[in-house]
Amino acid sequence: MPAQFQTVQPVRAYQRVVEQVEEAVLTGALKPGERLPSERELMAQFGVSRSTVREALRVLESGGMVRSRPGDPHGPLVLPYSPAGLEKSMSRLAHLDQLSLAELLQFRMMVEGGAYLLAARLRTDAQLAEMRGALDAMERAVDRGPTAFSEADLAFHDTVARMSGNMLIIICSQVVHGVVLDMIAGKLQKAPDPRAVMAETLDHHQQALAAVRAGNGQLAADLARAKLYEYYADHLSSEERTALKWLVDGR
Amino acid sequence: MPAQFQTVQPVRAYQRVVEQVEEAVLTGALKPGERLPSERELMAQFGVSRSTVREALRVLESGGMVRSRPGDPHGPLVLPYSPAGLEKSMSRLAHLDQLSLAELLQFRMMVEGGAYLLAARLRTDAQLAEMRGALDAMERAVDRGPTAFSEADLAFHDTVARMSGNMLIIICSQVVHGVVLDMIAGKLQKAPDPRAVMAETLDHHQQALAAVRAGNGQLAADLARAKLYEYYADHLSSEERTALKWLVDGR
DNA sequence: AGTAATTTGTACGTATGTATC
DNA sequence: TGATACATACGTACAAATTAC
Repeated sequence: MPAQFQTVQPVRAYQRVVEQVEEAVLTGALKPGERLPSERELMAQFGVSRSTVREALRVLESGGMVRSRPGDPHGPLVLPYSPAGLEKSMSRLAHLDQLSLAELLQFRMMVEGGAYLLAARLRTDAQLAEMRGALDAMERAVDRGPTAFSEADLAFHDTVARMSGNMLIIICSQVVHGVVLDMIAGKLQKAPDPRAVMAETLDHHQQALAAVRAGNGQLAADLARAKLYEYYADHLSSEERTALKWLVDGR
Repeated sequence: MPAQFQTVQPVRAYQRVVEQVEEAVLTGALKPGERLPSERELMAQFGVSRSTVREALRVLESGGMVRSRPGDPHGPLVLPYSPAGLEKSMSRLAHLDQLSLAELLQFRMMVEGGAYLLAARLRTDAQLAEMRGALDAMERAVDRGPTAFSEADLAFHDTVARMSGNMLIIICSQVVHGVVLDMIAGKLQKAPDPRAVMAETLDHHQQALAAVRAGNGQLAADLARAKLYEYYADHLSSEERTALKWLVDGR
């Protein structure tokens, strides 16, 4: 085996501190709710200066792994895992990478389709009741305007995503839905008849709920994709529309 | 409208610096390849101490947004987007047992299915040739062992993902594939007959390529899901197997 | 090629507000 | 309430690294 050397970049002191703490959390040596030593003690344990310790703590803090408060004698708190980091990464991707609305909708079709497919199998009475409740909330929101309706709609889809039992679907659903709303912001209010649009959406969601209740995930997924297409098709170029239709028909 | 106050937590100085730089990058005011002012200039512009500037830079650096080198008179470099952060978040999720292999495979079925569906429509001769090339590379890798074969397999799937023309699919495909490999690292070498497994995988990929060439994305997607199921079913509990099968059949 | 200037990496000290006991 | 320990933020200093002349 030939020597296959790789380029190395200098490892900063703060990075080694971060790595050690991350390792401890990942291996379970440090559990959520437990405390890190105080900054002064950390500088002794790691043999680095206060600045280095603080830079490491800031990185861990921004990553959602610990939280340190001024004056807290117990030291930085180890936080339970939160998907906030994942969400932020995905939002950045969506905003940065010249992601087109068509790409987002394609992805959302895949995610929502999968969510319905799983939700229709895993459904419990409590979850169906939650869907029903979300639907009722949407109905009540019709009179409070498109913004409130949009929020209620998002809650409905979040419920379905959670019913799938798949963390990745839950997170992607939240993120993608949010980004799509960002991209379309304002364009929906310009609809000639907002109430008609909302009524139609409501009707579609009722059909989807019925399909999930009946255990027909395939139908619910098909409905969701078709609805997404007709709802957003106006905002797409003809090429984008064609590509999106492939996913609707092709499943 | 009643006063609806919310709890607020103190915003650290470094956070405001981070936010402003992130905003500049997100809005395109600061493009990859450009430079941030030096630390000393940043402390003047933001009106904070050098420690604060450095803490902010460390956070941005750990997020993969900038890179600063000692002695560089041009200041920190703004980096292009990289999915490294996404991958790290997802890996963490997986390692902390918040994410099961079954969830990852469900997600991968959705992503790969969508990729094939789109690839079969958008296919160009050059892309089909690239798939063919990736397949040939896999064939050559059979003799170099499971690790080399696995790498070639990853390249094949990456090609399909890129053919979809959807950045989200490309990134998710890379990330999820990588995490799955991490989770079952080593378990595949223990197969009684590695060559048989590789041959079977090769055969399946050839079928998928034929389906894409024929423009039958539905068939390619079905093949991919079925293959994923039989390939990883052994590593799942019976409940997880059942849930995974729902996605295979349901589509 | 070598030197000087600038920048980052790290360390240390200090003042101030804060949370806990 | 007071005492103590803590985090926050600022400032200074010096070594190491890089670039530019």
